[in-house]
Amino acid sequence: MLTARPRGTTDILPPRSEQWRTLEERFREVCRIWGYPEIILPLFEHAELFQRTVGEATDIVEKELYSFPDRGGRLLALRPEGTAPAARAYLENGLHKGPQPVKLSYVGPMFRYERPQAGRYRQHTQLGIEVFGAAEPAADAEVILVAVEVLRREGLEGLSVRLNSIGCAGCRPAYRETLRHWLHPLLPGLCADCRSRYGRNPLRTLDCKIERCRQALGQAPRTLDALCDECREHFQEVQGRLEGLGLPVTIHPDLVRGLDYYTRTVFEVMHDDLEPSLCGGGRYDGLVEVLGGPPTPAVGFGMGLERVLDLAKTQGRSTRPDLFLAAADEEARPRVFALAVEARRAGLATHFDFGGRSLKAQMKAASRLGVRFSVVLGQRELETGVAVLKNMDSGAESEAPIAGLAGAIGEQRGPTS
RNA sequence: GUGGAUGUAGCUCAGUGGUUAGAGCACCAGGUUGUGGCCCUGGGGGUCGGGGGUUCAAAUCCCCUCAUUCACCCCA
Repeated sequence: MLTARPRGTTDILPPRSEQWRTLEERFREVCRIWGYPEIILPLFEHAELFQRTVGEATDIVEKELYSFPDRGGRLLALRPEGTAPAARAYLENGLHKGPQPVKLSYVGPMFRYERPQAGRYRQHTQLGIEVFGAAEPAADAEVILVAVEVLRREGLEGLSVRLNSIGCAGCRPAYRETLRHWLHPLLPGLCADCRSRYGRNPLRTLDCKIERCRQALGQAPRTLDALCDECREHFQEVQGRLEGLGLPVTIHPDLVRGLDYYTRTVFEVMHDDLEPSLCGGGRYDGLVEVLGGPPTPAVGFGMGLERVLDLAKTQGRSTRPDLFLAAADEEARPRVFALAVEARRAGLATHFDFGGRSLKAQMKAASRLGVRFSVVLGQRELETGVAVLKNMDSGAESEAPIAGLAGAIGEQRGPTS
């Protein structure tokens, strides 16, 4: 099929494309104010980057990675997420040797070979930020606040933040073993997925959605109870900072995430009307080191632009055009063309008919386009040099010299919003 | 990867074995002499997702396939 887009991709048509750009602009504005300049990263990377950081045994790498050998024999992958590439760029460009922390934002498409459904695509767009070189809880809190700020600017209500800590390289291995021992006798009663998770990633059994498993795991040891002193303090401080600002946060002891690089803080921002999260993130203190850099604490989030757009009621910038120039006869068409060019150069969003349509049809087109003003040009106007400017909303007409049309419209239109 | 639902005009859908497949909206043109929105008239537009099968006859029944969609998994 020549006229079918690949599965899981979408075409963004106007006016949705306008909303899309508006959302991007607002995100960039928030990033500017909060101090997260943009980094522009490649859409593909060495596949190994994701295998080593996101994790070999995660779904994202194991079954969702778009990977391919290029003509030079390099094994590449379309990026499935933004954090690993950002960390790679941070190291590769020596940002770790400059002043810390380094705060960055990014916007762009991510690719995952998943089965599409509501709010889930094979190509989706993430708005994300990262802080490198900051171990303090204030950094975690700021990152979460930025996420909420972006969503609030979109006019979203019914937001909630889920927060948890999954411990660090020091305390997590012990917890993992504790959990595994605890799980062992229950295995026969758990679902097939959980039985396989037991071996690969026992933490994931905690957020199984199957009721039987939920009940069986209700009394499971919690990551929060197994945190080392440092992790517990860190977590309490993050929580305290957020609550100190009046941001309601729900502790979800069963929130674990499907990317291996997370440590300590993990969080998701949810909306009442959408099942999947709008935004997910957390701390990843070991990631830069895995890539061969110095131990570097870091924290960040990724936000699903399409998901936000599905919920946002905000409109795109008004695209209402200013002027339609209509030709009353064939002789006037070249003049209409020239005047349209002139009006556009003067900053007026201007439309005209390329040719062939009757005056009536042109007026109809003008009306449909939603222009504010129309002007008809024919032999009469060309001779007198005076045309009638019509307000398409009120129907009111006024005379204006053709030479000064742009100015006359500028006055009547008022300041551009 | 698992399970369910659905694919007919640009859009929303009707048509479930029988002539040239329909409606509303949208689109184009006209309703005389230079003016939009309402109304009226006319017109263009469909490989009935694709392929195979059953039948005298298939949009309609069967199989396969592709796609969409919902849930699960996972995630943004």
